[in-house]
Amino acid sequence: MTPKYTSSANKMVYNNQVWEVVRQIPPGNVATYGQIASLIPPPEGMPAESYRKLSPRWVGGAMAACPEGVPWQRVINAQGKISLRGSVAETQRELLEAEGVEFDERGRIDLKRFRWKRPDQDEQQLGLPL
DNA sequence: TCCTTGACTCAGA
DNA sequence: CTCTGAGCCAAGG
Repeated sequence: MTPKYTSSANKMVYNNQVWEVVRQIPPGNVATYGQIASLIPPPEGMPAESYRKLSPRWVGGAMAACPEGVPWQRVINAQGKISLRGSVAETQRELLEAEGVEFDERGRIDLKRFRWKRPDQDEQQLGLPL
């Protein structure tokens, strides 16, 4: 039968990979959901194209179940903004500002300045403007 | 079973 | 810059 890439077992494995990556983001830096997804390989047999469309949401799902000890506040969306709503969003902003991350009037972070760049990762891999 | 709602992103208008 | 809609999928009412 056609294998789905979303069995609870595989999801748990994926979540652990997400948290592992997030743990590597140093203070004062941020990463987007899509960026984190790009650092994790697709499940066995999954087309890269499909993975590209689904993975950002998977990362979001992993962050929603984030265990303690993981710097969840360093994960933001591709627009450079906080994706959470309500009071928890303020908490995230405060934690980031305490690390030196700056927000503009629109509540947006300049990814050119604060986006985390893994040692072995360069701009062209993400195709993002620098 | 249908409909809504997500810690997403990209392309258009 | 803001707002939609599409693409995708799972969970809950």
